[in-house]
Amino acid sequence: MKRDSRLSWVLHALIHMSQSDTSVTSDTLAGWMDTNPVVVRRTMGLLRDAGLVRSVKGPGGGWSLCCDPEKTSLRHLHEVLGDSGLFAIGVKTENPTCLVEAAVNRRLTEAMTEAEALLLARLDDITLADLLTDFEGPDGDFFGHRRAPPS
Amino acid sequence: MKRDSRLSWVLHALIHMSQSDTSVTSDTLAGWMDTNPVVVRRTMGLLRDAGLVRSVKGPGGGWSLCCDPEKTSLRHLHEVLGDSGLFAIGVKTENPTCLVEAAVNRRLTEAMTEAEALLLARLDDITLADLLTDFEGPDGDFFGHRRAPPS
DNA sequence: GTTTCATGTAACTTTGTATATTACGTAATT
DNA sequence: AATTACGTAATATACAAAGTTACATGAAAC
Repeated sequence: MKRDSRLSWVLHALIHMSQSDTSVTSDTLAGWMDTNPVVVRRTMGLLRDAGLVRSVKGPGGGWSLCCDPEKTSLRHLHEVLGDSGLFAIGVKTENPTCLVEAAVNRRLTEAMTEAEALLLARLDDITLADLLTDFEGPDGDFFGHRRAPPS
Repeated sequence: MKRDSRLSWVLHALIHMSQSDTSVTSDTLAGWMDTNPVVVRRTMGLLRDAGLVRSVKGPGGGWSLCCDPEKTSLRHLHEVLGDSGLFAIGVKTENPTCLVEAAVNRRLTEAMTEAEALLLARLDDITLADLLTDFEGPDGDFFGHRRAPPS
């Protein structure tokens, strides 16, 4: 089953952005995240609409963080990205007429709801600030990425 | 994200099979589960290889349960179907060189592992027998399905 | 004010996965 | 032998995520 990795690379992007004193273009981010500039714009656009980042057009423009890392939880980010369900499994029919199928659905949904609540609670616990303290990055570099490829 | 609903409809099928005193053909099951006979054979084949059901060829043949419902957990069934991960989200890069991305991955994986363990534990708790006691089905009918369409 | 840089977005293409379908082989029953 | 039903490879379809192209809009610099 194909996994949605947007939360993963958006976090990666936000942390790098928080370390940068200038705004970062979609092209640069796309290079760092190994994806496409348009995908970056589409995805970061959701965060901008939620007030988490700012985008500036024109020369010197790009993306920059404008939220408090202490107050931004992974759960919030996940929701902003468009919660399409956390699980790779699910019931076949939402409102079955068959009593057996209804019983199966009840049991499965119950178990999944519980696990989902736990995961959301964990994501709620973790903030961008937590991720920032997870490592020591020497000031001034980009933790493995480069602004531009060597000429 | 597209969800795998095989566990859901396999459970549905197994319970109906457990109520039947004769074996049930792939075509009949496909009708009940609203899927394709070949898909049924492929999927039930995995259960047969695990010793949970039996298949018989030729006239009067088909599929029948040959496991103890008390001892067959949903977790076991899930594993037999080929555990391809329970979550619809995941990390973008498995072994990143970037320290930031590694930190992100650690946090996300940790939260997901915990939730996965909970869900697997819940699925381990539920047996086919539990599902059978979830409803009262009058003897002799098929809880909403028919053997064959009305002529 | 026009050139350049960068986002905004619609439209389209590619890719990956699950499911469905076709076709035919094999085994068992009558 | 004819029929029934599973076994399975090969192919097609459906759909969603991601990538790409193309062009419009806006901001800055000269």
